[in-house]
Amino acid sequence: MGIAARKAKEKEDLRRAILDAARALFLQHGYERTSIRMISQRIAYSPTTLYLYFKDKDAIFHALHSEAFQLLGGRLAPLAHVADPMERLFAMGRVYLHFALEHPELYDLMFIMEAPMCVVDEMHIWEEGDNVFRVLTATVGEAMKQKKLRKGDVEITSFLIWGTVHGMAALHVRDRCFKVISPEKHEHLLEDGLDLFISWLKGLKP
Amino acid sequence: MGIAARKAKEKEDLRRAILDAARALFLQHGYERTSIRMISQRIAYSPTTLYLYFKDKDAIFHALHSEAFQLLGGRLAPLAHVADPMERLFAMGRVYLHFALEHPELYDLMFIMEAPMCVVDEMHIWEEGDNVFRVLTATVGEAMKQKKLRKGDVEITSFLIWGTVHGMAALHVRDRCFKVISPEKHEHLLEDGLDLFISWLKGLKP
DNA sequence: TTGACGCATTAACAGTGTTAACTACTTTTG
DNA sequence: CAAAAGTAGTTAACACTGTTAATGCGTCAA
Repeated sequence: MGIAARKAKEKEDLRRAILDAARALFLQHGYERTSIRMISQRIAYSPTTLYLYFKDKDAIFHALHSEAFQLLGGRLAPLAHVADPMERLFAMGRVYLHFALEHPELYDLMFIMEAPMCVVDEMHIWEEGDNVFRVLTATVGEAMKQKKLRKGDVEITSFLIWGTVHGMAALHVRDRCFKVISPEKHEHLLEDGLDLFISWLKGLKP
Repeated sequence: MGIAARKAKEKEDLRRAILDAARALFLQHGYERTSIRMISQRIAYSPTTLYLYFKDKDAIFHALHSEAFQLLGGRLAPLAHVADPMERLFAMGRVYLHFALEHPELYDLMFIMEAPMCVVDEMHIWEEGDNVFRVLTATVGEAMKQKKLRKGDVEITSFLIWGTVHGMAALHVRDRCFKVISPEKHEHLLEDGLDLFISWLKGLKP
């Protein structure tokens, strides 16, 4: 099986090379301006070769989208050890927002762009997003059980919290907020927004 | 001046025809899949004619984006008569979210898509967004002055509120939430999320 | 009548995602 | 061992895209 294994490895290597090239170009030029031909040129293969490894362009960016979720997941995972669910919730918010600030293009790919979701549509389930959302609902549910968060529908509460953090991140990533907010507040706008939100959650009457 | 006036009118008419065609195609097929050639064909002109009326494709979609802001502005304007600033704030949230649900493609154009902001970049100010945001800050400031909303930085508070509503709208428009939330909650998810947020704002300890 | 100007056109460029047809090369099979 | 089958990659082509340059045509002013 030595030869077959080597071949499989070579195939996997090329698949990874495609993704690496695609990611680099995507981070540099953005999705719209990253073409199949650019990717293929970077790895010195013909454009059509990419179609032997991915169904279409959307599939390539869906793969990158999944990779990015692994990255975010890796940052969220250690927070499982935070005992207090409210503190864990706040820490998750900070990690999530920090991720969006540090990797705006990846965040875009994960939560804003349409292209990767076309692939998800065919699979009929968005596993990557579902995993992250379940961590959130679990934490929210726990916080409610311990009466540290006002009781209510866990899913809707989680959706609202997710939406709040996503909203600030999305306005930033798609360049809507710095155009309407005083320049002196730009620097820590998202952190300040999140801190305010957290203080609201803390100061909620039961 | 009769002839010159007629010519000016004809020019304006064609400009409007371009925008009408672009809007119709855009609402039907989405931005990515709406081409200059499709628009020109719909109004029975050559593709290059559009460039006599708009600098490039982005400029066309920026014009539509401005139109959409007029529509939203028209729905927000009557709320100026709501005396209580908190009630006004809540009503604004409902109108805003309802707009996003009713016209998801327009909302996309206004608050998510990158294309129209390229034009804004050149003008260095996002007038349309600024107008709406100022209405929000005014209301928030008023509510704080009347001690109906917890005191704090008006701009950051407004940004957080905007971000919250936008976040839920954006997750919906870019098809992220129905993929992770139980189907039975899809129907009123955004309204329920907003209602919850409003109840939080009401139940905030001073 | 001539020249200028405005509006619209055709033709073309350089690029896009994607598919079909084809070439080597390796492996399996008769 | 030779023929057939399968694999991995290629070239060429299709039908598009946004955009620009060059050109025609009709109307106005000098």
